[in-house]
Amino acid sequence: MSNAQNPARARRSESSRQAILTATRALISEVGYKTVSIEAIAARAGVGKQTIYRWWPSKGAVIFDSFLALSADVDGQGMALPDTGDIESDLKLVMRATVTEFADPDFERPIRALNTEIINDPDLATQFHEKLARPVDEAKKARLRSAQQAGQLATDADLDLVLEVLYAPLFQRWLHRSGPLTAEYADCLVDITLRAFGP
Amino acid sequence: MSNAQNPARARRSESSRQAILTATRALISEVGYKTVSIEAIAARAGVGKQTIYRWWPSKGAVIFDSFLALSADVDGQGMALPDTGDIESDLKLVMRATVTEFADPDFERPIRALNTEIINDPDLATQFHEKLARPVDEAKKARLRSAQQAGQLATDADLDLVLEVLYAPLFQRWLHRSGPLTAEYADCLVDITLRAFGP
Amino acid sequence: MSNAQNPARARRSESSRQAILTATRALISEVGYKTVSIEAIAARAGVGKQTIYRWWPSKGAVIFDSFLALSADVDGQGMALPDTGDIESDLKLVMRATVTEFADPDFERPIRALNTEIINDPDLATQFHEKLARPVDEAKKARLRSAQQAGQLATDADLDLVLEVLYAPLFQRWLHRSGPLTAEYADCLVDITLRAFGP
Amino acid sequence: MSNAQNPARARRSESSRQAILTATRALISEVGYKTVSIEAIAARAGVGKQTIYRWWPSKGAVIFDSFLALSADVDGQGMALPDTGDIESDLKLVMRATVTEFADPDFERPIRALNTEIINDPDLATQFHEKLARPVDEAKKARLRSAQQAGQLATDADLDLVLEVLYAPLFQRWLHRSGPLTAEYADCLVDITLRAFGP
DNA sequence: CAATAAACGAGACGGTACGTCACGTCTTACG
DNA sequence: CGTAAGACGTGACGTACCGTCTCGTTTATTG
Repeated sequence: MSNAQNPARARRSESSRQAILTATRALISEVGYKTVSIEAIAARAGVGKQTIYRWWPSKGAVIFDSFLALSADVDGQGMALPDTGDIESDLKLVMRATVTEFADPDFERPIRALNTEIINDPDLATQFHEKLARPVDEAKKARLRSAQQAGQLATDADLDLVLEVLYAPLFQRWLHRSGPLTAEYADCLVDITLRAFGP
Repeated sequence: MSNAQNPARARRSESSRQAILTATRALISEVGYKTVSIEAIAARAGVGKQTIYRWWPSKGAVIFDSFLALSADVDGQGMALPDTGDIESDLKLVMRATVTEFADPDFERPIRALNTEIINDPDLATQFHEKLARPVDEAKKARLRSAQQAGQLATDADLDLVLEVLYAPLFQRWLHRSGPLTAEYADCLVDITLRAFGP
Repeated sequence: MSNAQNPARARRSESSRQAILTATRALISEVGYKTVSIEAIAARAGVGKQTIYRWWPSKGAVIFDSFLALSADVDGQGMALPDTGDIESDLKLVMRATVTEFADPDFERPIRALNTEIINDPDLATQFHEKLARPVDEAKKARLRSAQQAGQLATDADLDLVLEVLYAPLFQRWLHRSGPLTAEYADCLVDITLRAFGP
Repeated sequence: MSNAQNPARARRSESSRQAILTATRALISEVGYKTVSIEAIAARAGVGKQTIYRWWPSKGAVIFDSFLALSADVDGQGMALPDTGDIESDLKLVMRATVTEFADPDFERPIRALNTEIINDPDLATQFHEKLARPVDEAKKARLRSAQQAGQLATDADLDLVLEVLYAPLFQRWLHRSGPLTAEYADCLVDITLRAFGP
């Protein structure tokens, strides 16, 4: 944990790292993914380009890390889903929140940028799942497991599959802008999923 | 339709257009989305850069059109799905074929390139749905409608939603490389969908 | 002579070429050789860097051409040396003028820059002799030949050697700052040379 | 001489100093002047960059010192020229040796590097004359003085000027690659000089 | 059936950003 | 405290493409 144990990395400037990640997030929000350049990030962060190239292998990795840093702040706190005992209303609450989140324009550009990188870089996709998606999915699966024990969900249901059926249609609609994202749509997906995986 | 009716475009060189679209597909297959440049397309097609800029508004539009041209060949023929009378086995056949298609490495790079463009360009997304996705979806919905009439599917089922539940999980897995794409998975999605939307 | 005969070069922008050479001369005078960068030249000339790299192989070549362009203006006019019939006074006049020229601070930096490039680049050295030094040397040798016919110089004197004995000491003093450059020194070199190569 | 007399420098690592000067000479011989970098010298010498910056004000100073260190080895021994009593044959011997030396490719790059630095840095030029050129010139002038006493050279000849007439043409030819350096040329320069400064 | 005007190939142009290299300064850990 | 190591902010390097802009040269009607 101490620097003495990891001397090779002791030299890395934490303040530069933070400045880079912050500048990256700011630029993505302001100008969108395609226009963000390493030069602009370095200039905004008050940092040499080499400092970016030294520690990140690609622009995608910087963008990814800038998200990771954000979620790391949240990570510590429990991210458990609400559990009122009624899986249907709990899921609808969560799904409606997700719909709202996707509708936020400040959310739009960064997440599209992140997806653009992930789609074209298998390594980033792996990192994405391990570091960003998994913790959230585990919280969701915990709630689903509780529903199974309550007899509201088939005990043999593959919970990963349940999450896919629940979220993938929403994600696809958002990504391809192929339909409206409404509270009704969120409810509908919950209903469908519970019918499919009900006891 | 005739040149006389559209004299402004009368001079456009069809051979250059074909050469550009062919070169685009070839380059995407060879070097992937990120490395494809307008200059490379022009050079490969034996065409001046200006000829590309004259007729397409963006690189994404060229990429999109290069796909459109491919599917246009197929369009004429009916793309009706098989109809043996058994919706479950018919859908499983189709879904397994889709899984196979997604697993083809030659298919990989072009479709990721196309998705990259669509994600970041609403206009292209609209075009994508109208010209590429809709015809295919209509064929699928025709088969689902036949299943409804045969009492194998709820009569009030929203067929667009059925397609989303059926395909979105598969699409998301492929796009994010978040899980294996197998025949079992295809079957499983059909089973889930039929349970959710069964009569 | 017409563009039709030399179509490959017809496209080169003469205005850009002039702007680059002018900017180069200005920058060398202002900041000295070591600080001149291609980027600065391009910026000052209002030109893309590629336009420089397209037409010149090295920074040295640009610097060299910026001098060549200057002397080209002068080239047309005859550059014959004075010929009063008295080789001694004529040479002293010319040598004193050379000493004065070398003492001009505006002359200092550009010529040192030019020499720096020539020393380290054989190609440039060749170009230097063919395009810049030779015409001047020929004019000087013409005057020396006239002196030979007048019986003021040995008829078998190697005129190239005469020029070297006359000018090389001066050049070396200036280049290495190894001694004062005065009118007396100029006169002295003429005296020595005439004694060495006299009849 | 002892550390006690110069305590401020007592800590300076002599082994690092030698390693730096040796590495500098090696690099100049290998890659030429333009490509030699402080970083490369430090890496080759196994030395921190700061150690170079601490003790030398510029790259030119390092290069200069790397030559100085070489000649210092030779300095101690007398560097008197041969004196057979015949100035002509003695000078021809020395000049032919100089021509041979200049023709040595191992000699080429270092001396061009040294001259490049000297041309553009008056301080280095001064150091060059005081520490490197003067001792050699004094040895040569001693031989010339002996010739004066022997009546082979004008008693009022300015010996610095004699050296310039003798060596500057050779130096200029080499520096500008403006002509062949041959034994005949060496002899010729001696003949000219003796005619110019003969009694 | 020329003339003529557009689209064409070619590629130079002013730019932006790339990823690399070296600069000279600064910080850390060691001896 | 001098040192080896090397990260840092800075800035130039030379390259790749961008999108615009001429250049002649097809090419395909239209007066």
